[in-house]
Amino acid sequence: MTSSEGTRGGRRGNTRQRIQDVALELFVQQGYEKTSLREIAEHLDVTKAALYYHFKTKEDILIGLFEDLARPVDELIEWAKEQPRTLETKHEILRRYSAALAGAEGLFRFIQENQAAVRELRTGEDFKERMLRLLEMLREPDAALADQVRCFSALFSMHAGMFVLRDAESDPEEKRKAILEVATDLVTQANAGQGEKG
Amino acid sequence: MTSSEGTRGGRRGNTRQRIQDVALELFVQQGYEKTSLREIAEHLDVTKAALYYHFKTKEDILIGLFEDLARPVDELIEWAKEQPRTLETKHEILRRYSAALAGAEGLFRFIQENQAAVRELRTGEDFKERMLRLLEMLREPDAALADQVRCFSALFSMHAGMFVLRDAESDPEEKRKAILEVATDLVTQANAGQGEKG
Amino acid sequence: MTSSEGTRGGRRGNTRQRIQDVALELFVQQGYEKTSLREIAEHLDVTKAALYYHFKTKEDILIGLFEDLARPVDELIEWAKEQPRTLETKHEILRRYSAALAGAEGLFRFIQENQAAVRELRTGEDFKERMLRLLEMLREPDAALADQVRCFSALFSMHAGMFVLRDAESDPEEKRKAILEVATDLVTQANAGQGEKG
Amino acid sequence: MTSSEGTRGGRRGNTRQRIQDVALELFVQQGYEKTSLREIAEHLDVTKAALYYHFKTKEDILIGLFEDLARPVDELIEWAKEQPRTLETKHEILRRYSAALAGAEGLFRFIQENQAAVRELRTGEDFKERMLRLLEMLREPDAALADQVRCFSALFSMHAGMFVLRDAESDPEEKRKAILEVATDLVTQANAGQGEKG
DNA sequence: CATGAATGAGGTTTCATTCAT
DNA sequence: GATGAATGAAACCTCATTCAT
Repeated sequence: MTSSEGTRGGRRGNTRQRIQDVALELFVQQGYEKTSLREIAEHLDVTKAALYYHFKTKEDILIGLFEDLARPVDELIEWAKEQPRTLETKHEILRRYSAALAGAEGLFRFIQENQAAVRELRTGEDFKERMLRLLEMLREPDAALADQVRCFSALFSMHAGMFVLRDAESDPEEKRKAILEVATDLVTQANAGQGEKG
Repeated sequence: MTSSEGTRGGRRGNTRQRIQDVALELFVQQGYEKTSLREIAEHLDVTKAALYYHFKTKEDILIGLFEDLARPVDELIEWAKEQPRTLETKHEILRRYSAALAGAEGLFRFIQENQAAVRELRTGEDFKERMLRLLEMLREPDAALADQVRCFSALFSMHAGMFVLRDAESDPEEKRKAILEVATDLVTQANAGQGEKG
Repeated sequence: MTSSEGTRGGRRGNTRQRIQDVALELFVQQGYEKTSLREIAEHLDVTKAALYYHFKTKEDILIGLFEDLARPVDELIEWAKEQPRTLETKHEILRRYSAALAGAEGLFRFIQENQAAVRELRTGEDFKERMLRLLEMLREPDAALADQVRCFSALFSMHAGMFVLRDAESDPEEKRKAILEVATDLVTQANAGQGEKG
Repeated sequence: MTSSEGTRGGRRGNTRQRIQDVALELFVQQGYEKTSLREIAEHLDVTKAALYYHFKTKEDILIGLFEDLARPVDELIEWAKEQPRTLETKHEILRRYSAALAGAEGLFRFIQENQAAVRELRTGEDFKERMLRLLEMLREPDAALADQVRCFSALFSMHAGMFVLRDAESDPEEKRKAILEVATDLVTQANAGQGEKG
């Protein structure tokens, strides 16, 4: 598909995407604030001005990245809204969320590590809201506080787990499964606890 | 009150402390990179140059903050090294760590949210290492992967929990207890799981 | 209506005209330097590149505007050159100039308010020269200095008057007449003064 | 007074003033927008950053210039408010205003030629208001429209006169007197006209 | 203990302009 | 007759840092 390159650099039409890719890479490596547009441009072998043709501001590049991520999560939320509020549904939410995360590890890591930068973005807020919507779907509002923590912990560990266990022995897919298992456990316990306290 | 100088060690002047306080506040609010020395100086109603009397560089301010935090954690590690490697010891580690966190919430939040900035600090590395040392003390090296995740999750949730549940109903002290409870649970399970797999 | 092309001179397309209209509007509102081609293009809902099809440079747009204005004034000068140098002729010059100004208020206001930008344009120089030619026709070279000032003042007030009295009560046409009256008075006095000194 | 130079450039303490001087010079020559801070800095043999130590923004330099000018005019207004509203007072206002203008020719010329840039400044508005206050003091509110124009014309010609007659033969002081004479005449006529129309 | 003045490097952004299609 | 993509130059501004006083 993108194989008709070779003639000359093979730009055209995909520059926007290339900018996003490089930007994400650098943002993850060095943080948003520490990454300058000059750097991004140099990596792409274009001028800074070219970036501004595709994105109105530096922040806009970030927003673009967020939007790409938002979609799968939105779809997950949409799907979840139509399901019965059973434990099995909750497990499926975790499974699907885990899959979504696997596909956008970089961005998630970036969000995790650059919350200070992300916080003041409108899109950052949107993202946080989505997160809370997901949390709503896992936890029971009148559960014990510890059970609330369990649900939150399940979600949060899925974010963090991927890159903190980075240097662990096993391969990524096994790691992902282990994390999902723990998260599922936590939610299960939270739901069981429900009966005890309610 | 400020006359007990001369003995040296006694907080000579208090500007240094005030700088750290204001800096931490701003670093937490806006992130490290986004906070300029000008801002810090203005908040303190001194000139930028005055900051340089007390700290050699901007990074030095950060390092100062870290050091204040490192001490309690170092003490905890020191203490733990001398304890038997029992489940009860692990629980006590969590208890003490939870207490330490409560006393330095701001700084922990800062670290959590500015990992990108912190990563390239020597001190940042030190801090991360300490974290791993703690993790070593909770987990059993040959446990199942999921159990490793549980231990990591316990530790990590303690960091994150404080400010993500920020707007939750209950008061901070109750929240802290709930988080500690979940963490303890996780470590307990991890240790039990041990038998099943090892 | 737009079919009378081919004869040439007949407004070929009307984009060129639209560009000039929008450009003048923005130049007047914000000044020449502060108005970017991007803005002009956006107001017209075309791309910047389209502007370059019609005008070779930004300055060319300005030159185009000037030319449209130059014609009536040139005609006035041409006409005046053939008239006897009487007071009545001078009055008629003022009358005609006042009429010309009424038809190009925007552009005149622009020139008045952007002299700094206009000064270094070749066309700007041309325009200033025209102004001086007009002044030559009103004043007598050996008149008293005060009378020279009167003639200059007459001309200048006509320029400025239109938009400085903008918020005055009366309607534009009455205002124009009042300004013309004062200008005529000034020139009359200048010519009477002639006898006293010459 | 500033003669202790010779040792080494002789800056210190007067940089702020020097910035304003150079800035005004360049603003007058090339216009506000066309004058870059780089240029100003180069003329002063300092870095751009030095400008920013003394003025928070480019606009601030302009505002500084305006303030220096505002004072004399404010004093004039203050003085005029306490005088009886006679023709003689009006003449004295013109005399004093003429003197004030002579002392700040550059700035006035700048304002005249950069209205587009000045318009959006808060300080620009202030200045315009002062002008109107002065106009109020010269004209009678119920006079004929032509007489209003005369008063405005008197004021306005004083602004413009100085530099438009620049290349006229006579020396500046004589020019100033001639302009003042015409302005005085115009105001006198405006006040006489008063009786005829009412 | 602290300030006032300045610097050098670099940041984001905007602009007029070009050119292949 | 117009667009999409890009460029080179330069704009304004901010930052961490230094140093004489």
